[in-house]
Amino acid sequence: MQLSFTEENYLKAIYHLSEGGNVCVNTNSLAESMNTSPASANDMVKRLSQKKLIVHQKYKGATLLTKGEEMALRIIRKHRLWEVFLVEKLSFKWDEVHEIAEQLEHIHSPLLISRLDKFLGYPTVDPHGDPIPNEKGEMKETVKASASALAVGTKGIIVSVNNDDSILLKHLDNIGIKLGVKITIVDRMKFDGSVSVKVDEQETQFISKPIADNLMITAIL
Amino acid sequence: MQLSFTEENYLKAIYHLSEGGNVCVNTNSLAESMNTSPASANDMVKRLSQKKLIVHQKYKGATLLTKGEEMALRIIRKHRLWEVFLVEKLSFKWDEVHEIAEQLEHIHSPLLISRLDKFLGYPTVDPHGDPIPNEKGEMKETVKASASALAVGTKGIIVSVNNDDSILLKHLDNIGIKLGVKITIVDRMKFDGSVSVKVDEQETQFISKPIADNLMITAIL
DNA sequence: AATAATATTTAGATTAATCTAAATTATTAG
DNA sequence: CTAATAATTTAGATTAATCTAAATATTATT
Repeated sequence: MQLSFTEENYLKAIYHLSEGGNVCVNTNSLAESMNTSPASANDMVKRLSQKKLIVHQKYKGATLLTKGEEMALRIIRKHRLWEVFLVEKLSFKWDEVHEIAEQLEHIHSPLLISRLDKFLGYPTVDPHGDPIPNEKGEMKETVKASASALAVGTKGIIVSVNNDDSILLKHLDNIGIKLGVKITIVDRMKFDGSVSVKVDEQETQFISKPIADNLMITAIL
Repeated sequence: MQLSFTEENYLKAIYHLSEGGNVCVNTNSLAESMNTSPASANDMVKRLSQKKLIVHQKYKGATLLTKGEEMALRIIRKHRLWEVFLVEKLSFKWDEVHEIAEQLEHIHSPLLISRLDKFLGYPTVDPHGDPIPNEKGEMKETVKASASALAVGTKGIIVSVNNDDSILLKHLDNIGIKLGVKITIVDRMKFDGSVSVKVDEQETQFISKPIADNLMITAIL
């Protein structure tokens, strides 16, 4: 079944909105997330129900059916693989890729995606640390937490710094810690909670507890 | 101005149809080339006229205006760059890339295209030997001719073999001559019109006149 | 439990892109 | 130069995706 761009985008939105455990996605949040009116969202929910991709209980909300979830995951897979391509091959920055990937994710060609996957070396996470579903739709679990909260040995990607002190940001930058960089928690000192982290698979850096508290990482489990 | 996929495709079709020197593209050929009805083509011609991308003389045909030609060339540039990407980076065959490039050519992002161009090493021709317009819309001229007709020193790409004799095709395959392969005319013997060609920038091969007559090459001038 | 507030759905309209069938204009053959 | 043929255009309808405004259902509050 060939879906339109809009249908694909709605499916993806329903998937993301139900990730937080809410099996049922209500019309209003769907409309908000799609930047459109509740009436339009409702129209689309009807269409997707007719196509048996979701079930819709009136005045309750929408839930993905197996087929709908499969399609959503396929789109997410494409989105994230293209993001890896943009960052690793075309030297885009971590934060410049989303809009372009939003377009690229709608290209239809299974062969293209499997070739791209191979070309990129079968990555398992995108530049934001989000996991990439494999061809079957399976993906690794990830957790977003501060460097203070993650166990020694955990690998992940820096996704935000909960602070805008320019001296702190400059310091982090100096030791190679920027958004999108790969990191491993190497050790944690019981005495003061400071951590050593391996940055970008290269140098090891020491980070104090107050700084680690502000360093948010998407960890790959 | 943001055009729809359909508008972009019509512009491209008008460009290609007027390449043969016909400044005016008639509605029927346009409809045929777009696999649609003359009525639909007529509707679109009206729309594109309103947008000042073409001029339309009733019962005569459509002609690209400067802005329309610019846009057509930008789409063709994207199409051909993506084709190079698919063949050179994702190991697609020469003849498998068109449909995917038809989709990729509509991705909007000037930065993406300039980065892709750089990543591919600023190619000047696509895998079919067709020239790639540069950012300003300028492109090298090419000519399609048989290996017998091209001057010594000419470089180009094999685009067809005007014969389906399986023994001939097998022979060509054995000496590395396949669709999409780069070739240079190295020498031509006056005695019998046979030519030596450098195949894929590597081995030099000898080809008799009857065979050379059937070997069609897109030559880059 | 009644009512106010909120969320959801329906109704009716709009725009882009398409279609078929009919009408109109050009071209060409006698 | 007219009539037949072919090409082009118009008219009117259709479908997908959207909108606004009005109607309806659910939930939360007193």
